[in-house]
Amino acid sequence: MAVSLDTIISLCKRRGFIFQSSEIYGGMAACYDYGPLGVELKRNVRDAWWRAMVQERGDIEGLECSILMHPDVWRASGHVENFTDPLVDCKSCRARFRADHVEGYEAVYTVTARTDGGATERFEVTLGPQIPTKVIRPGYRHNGAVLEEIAEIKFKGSPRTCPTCGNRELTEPRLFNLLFRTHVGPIEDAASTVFMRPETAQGMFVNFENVRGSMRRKLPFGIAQIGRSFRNEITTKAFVFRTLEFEQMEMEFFCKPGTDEEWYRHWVNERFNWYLRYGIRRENLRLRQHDADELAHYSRMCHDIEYNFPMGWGELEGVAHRGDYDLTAHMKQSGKNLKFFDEETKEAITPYVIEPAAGVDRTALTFMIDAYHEEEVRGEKRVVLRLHPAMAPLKVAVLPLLKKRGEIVEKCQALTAALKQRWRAVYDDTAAIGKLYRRQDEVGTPFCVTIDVESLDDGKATVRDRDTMEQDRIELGRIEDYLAERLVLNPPKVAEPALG
RNA sequence: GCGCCUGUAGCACAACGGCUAGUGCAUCGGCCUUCCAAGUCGAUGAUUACGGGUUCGAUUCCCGUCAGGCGCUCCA
Repeated sequence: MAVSLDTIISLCKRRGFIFQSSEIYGGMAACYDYGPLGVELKRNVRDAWWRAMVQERGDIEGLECSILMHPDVWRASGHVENFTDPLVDCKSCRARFRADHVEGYEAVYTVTARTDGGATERFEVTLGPQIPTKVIRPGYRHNGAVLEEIAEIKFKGSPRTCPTCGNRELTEPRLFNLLFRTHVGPIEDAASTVFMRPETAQGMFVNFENVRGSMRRKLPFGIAQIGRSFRNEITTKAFVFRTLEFEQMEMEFFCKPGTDEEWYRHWVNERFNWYLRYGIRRENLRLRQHDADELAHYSRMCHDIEYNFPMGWGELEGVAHRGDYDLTAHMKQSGKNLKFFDEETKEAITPYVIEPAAGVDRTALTFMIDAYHEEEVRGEKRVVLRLHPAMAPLKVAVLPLLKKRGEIVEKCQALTAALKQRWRAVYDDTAAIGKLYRRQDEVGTPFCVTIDVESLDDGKATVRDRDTMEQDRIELGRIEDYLAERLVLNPPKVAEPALG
């Protein structure tokens, strides 16, 4: 039986993985804090991703960009212009739907645009039932001026009948822009407005030339980044699954047109297998291809890697074919040349981009959920997180069987100190041995080492396995080697073809 | 954003409009025990989410806010 989200939320709070943000002030919606064990788990997720994407390969460089960037970055990317289709609400039946779904839809869009001279001008565009964001989209031009933002939308005429209840009480269409805005400098005027990045991807596009040049790269190569992004979501949901502030692991892989489809397949498979490699159960993963109408404005093709969450299938990671959309857009906006000159064919190429983009928070949550097990041991419930050792916040706990015997405690602390040089290790003597084991099980610690009275004579300790609860007597001097063999922090790659 | 439901100790829950808001687990300490949440004694911990109202009296009824869950809607 699948674990409920409530159970996970309770465990997360009780054992220091995840807390509600600003809890003593009543909480901050859709924001969460990671506690002592949560930060370890997150760090493990990032490390495993970085290892697979950067360290183990030779064709990807790392990068860390600032969160605040020049506002033109987001004009070029299309994020300022708008992010969603205009929506209307029915005041009568409370339904919400896309404006262009209203019978006889026609609306006047007030748009701001910038001329080549840098001046901003406003003008109006009237559109019928075609999807407005497919027409007024990044790069849209009017009398030589380039679209900056849709400032306002108003229905034209009066045919605004609700398709659900038939009443005529619809609100004006509203755009929901997902960009958080803030200001540079103490004065909040329009000129100082900057945006909190909604994705880390753009930082890699605008640094394409910097990375290529400084690292003397030729196509194909990739740029990888892990960092926080911010989206002012209309609806947030399901614990850390969708939050306003979240952490992304993204990689932009630049390749020659013509090789793009092969790379696309490569990355879909590679990323799907990454989850298997760290122990996510195959039956809880699936691949789903986006239909044409759900593709983002920049995307030609997209596969989601989905996980079977307690609340249903949800996206863990998207692998998108972004074509040359982004580099082209930045060339237009910045006036800089971002093409790659191919010495063989003597031609300038605008690379195609394949982008695997994953969420750190969702991935961490997934590891918790997938690892959660309840079982009965001697008539008592045992909760155990069967986390992959690479993901476990703590790798080993050292426990004295008798805390009253000074020699035992001493040996335990010496062993803990030695193990800490290599792994995240803890010492605990605040309960009876059975309880100490259960505590470690609940947070997924793979091994416990127990020193008892006999250890003082034979120099051996008991190593206990989290999953099987089996015990081995091991000489104290050999414990580090014993654990090193079993704490496989860099498991072998999996090669299951998920996509043809 | 809308609708429904919920909010009491770290967690899970109880308390008819009426006594000092209880119980289990957890946590901390003592005794005992010493390899799988044992026993026992004790302790800490709650302006009942926050703010207002009705009432002699509110955890309980009403309103607002905040937060969470579920369902719509939406989802680069």
